[in-house]
Amino acid sequence: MATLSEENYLKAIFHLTTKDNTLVSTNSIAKKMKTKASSATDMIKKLSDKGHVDYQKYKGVNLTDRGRLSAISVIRKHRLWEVFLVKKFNFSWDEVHEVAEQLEHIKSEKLINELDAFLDFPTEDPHGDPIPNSEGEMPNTKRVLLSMVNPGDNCICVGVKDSSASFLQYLDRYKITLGTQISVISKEPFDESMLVMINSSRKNISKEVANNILIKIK
Amino acid sequence: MATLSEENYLKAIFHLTTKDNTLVSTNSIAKKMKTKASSATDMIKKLSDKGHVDYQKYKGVNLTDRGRLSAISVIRKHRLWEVFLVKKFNFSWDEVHEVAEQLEHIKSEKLINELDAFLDFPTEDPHGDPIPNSEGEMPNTKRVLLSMVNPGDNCICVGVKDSSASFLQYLDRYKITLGTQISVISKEPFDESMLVMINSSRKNISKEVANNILIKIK
DNA sequence: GTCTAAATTTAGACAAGACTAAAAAAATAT
DNA sequence: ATATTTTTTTAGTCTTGTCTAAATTTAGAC
Repeated sequence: MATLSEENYLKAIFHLTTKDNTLVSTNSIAKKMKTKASSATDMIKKLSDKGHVDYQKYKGVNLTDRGRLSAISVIRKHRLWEVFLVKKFNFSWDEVHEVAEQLEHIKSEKLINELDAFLDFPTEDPHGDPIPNSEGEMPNTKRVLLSMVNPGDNCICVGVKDSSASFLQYLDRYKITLGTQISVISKEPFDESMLVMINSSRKNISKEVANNILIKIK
Repeated sequence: MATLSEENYLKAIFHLTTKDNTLVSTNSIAKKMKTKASSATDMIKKLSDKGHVDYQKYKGVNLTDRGRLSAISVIRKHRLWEVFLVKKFNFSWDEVHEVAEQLEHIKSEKLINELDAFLDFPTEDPHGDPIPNSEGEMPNTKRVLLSMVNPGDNCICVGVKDSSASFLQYLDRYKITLGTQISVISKEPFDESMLVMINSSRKNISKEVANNILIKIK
């Protein structure tokens, strides 16, 4: 059984893993965990000893099947608790993360299965991220960044890449939430900002914002 | 802010505190925490430094107002989560303790207040123990051990002293739960066992059992 | 009152998880 | 191909919370 700290590292490594399965570097793990590279190395060794990661010195790590399952289990709990907090306890989508970071480490099979059923087996969390089922399978949602879209396309917001409170509060002010329709009118070549139509009003959004909104093209 | 371990020690000291306010001994704390006396001494010093307890070397400790409030806050969370698990998630009263031990350390004012409201401000947990309100005030319930009752008295079960799974499962088999009527028919002087009437059937219960059932006399 | 037993504290050690500073390896630049 | 920079690892230290063994204080027996 993984310790609290191990679980957090596994989650970080999972999030840093790309589909092409290149090794995850020590430095990237340290940055994500907000620790020093030396601390990351220490933990990587421990995770390797416990069979959670394959480790090649000076190269980086990859999750083993075992490590991936552990990580997904934590992510499943995190996202289910986020749904719970928003749906049942009136949390807003920028408030849930901090509390879910704590709740994700509660160990009880029964608790998490009851929670899942209580929420009617949701498939995404309040930020549009997919919730793995109890077998560890991710529902695969095809999502694309708003910044990738061409003028003329009609999209629907299905998620966010950045879940920081400041970005989510920005979205609240712009009245963008999951399900919001976004039509791309034009793209400015100079700064890659976009002119879009949201709730029948024109708005200008920066490259940075468009790079963090996940959409589905209608 | 107290660490997880400090919170557990504070809770233990709170439970070991008697109404006559005698000092709580190092050994009793160590036994309750299932650690060694030397570990308890170490922690006592830390709690003392932080102003959670008044410590007299070789004599023992007492909670300060600050320490008592911290302990009560943890106990409030523990008991609210127990109610939640039983009422909403189909946990039985012998299953809740272990999970509540984890949930009691989640830090979020908003979460606990929403939980309280969600449950409609309960005043007791599934074992009949009082739940402190958000000001830290315990609802004072006058309760007495079944073993103190005289033959002829008609009682109602309002709590248990021992919340171990084995005792709670014993009560389930005997169909004793909160609210169950218990009439004392007679007491056996030799072994202090009791003949009682529960759900219109006679049953014999031992001194040990009668010593762990809290009742109110009707 | 002294002697013994029990309770408590101190001293020193260890594991987990973090850090700093320095060494070693890999990547980059010229 | 060598020099420089960046990344990664190692070595040694720190804190938290635990332990064992030894020393000290208190309590109980006579």
